[in-house]
Amino acid sequence: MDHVDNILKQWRQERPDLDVAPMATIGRVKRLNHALIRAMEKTWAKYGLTDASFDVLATLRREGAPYALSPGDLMASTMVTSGTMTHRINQLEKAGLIERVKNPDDGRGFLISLSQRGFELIDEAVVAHVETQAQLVSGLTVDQRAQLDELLKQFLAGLEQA
Amino acid sequence: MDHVDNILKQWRQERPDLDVAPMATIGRVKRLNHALIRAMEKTWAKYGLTDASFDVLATLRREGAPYALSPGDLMASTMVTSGTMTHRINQLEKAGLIERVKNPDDGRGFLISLSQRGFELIDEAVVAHVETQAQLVSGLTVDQRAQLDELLKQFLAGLEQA
DNA sequence: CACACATATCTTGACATCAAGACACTTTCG
DNA sequence: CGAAAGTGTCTTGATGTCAAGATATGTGTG
Repeated sequence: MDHVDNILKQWRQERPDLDVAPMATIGRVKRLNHALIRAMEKTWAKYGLTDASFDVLATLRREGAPYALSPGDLMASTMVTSGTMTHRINQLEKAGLIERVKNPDDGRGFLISLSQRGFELIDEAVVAHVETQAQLVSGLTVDQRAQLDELLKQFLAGLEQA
Repeated sequence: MDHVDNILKQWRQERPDLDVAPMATIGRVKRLNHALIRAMEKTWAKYGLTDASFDVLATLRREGAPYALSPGDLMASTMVTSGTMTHRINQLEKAGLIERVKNPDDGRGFLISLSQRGFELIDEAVVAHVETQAQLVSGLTVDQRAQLDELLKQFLAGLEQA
């Protein structure tokens, strides 16, 4: 009987006409996401990073050399709007972790590339990050994780196409 | 090979020393949460509500008569900080959907109660909300949903105690 | 070539959120 | 009873986000 079960119980009492079963699934995804972010933030903070800045630096780092993408590519990878990405890039540029260079192939655009400091920072931070993540999933067995991954993947596939 | 699989592939190429398997689970929870909120927002907007305002009104509504809780109780239910809750309450009060009354039993506190309009609005909005949620989980079979619920519940239980 | 349309990014303005701390009232305990 | 510690809520200041629209460059068509 966790928090979410309790919410369902309340609704069933108050509105027995409604089918609230989907609320359990969706509610737990929300709470889980919240708890995971809260936990991961502590690790990011050790490196002066946030969800937003880690996200951008990690996207550039895992891309491989030369560690550069356009703001548009970054937007697509990180699911934020253009205004948000502009803001993230401004903050990271101010911090000296990335550089903005004119895209030689398209005068409308830029390329965002990791600075030397940005590369070194993310390369170190990601090690601590994966350790934190390993800790966070440690309540599930390896089999359970595989099962969960598969279910989440299918759930997501159904949504993202629609 | 979804977006998350691709991220893992990139990391394994760039940093084969790291165990990035947990990133898949956590990353999918994040994307799933994002997609679900995006979809549910459309329904809330039809009633002039947002994630934040729906959350508060629904918490009061499912509580049952007399549809009142303290800001502290609301904070605990909704996982936000006190500043955020104060802000949410101010907005809803301005909109005439809730009322703030002095708590007769504790001079430090208040009780937040649904106004007549607030009650009617949430009682109608929640019907559309559960329909939207039913639609969102429709990509999974009933068995899969039960499995997923169980895994999410255990995952969450491991995190929230720690 | 010139005009219309498309695309990439940035700007603006409105909110939502958090952390930290302020403030008022309550409770506890000597 | 009165001081100290605890608790409930609000305030402040900094960020992050989005939607909508502005701006500049690129592309296609007649």
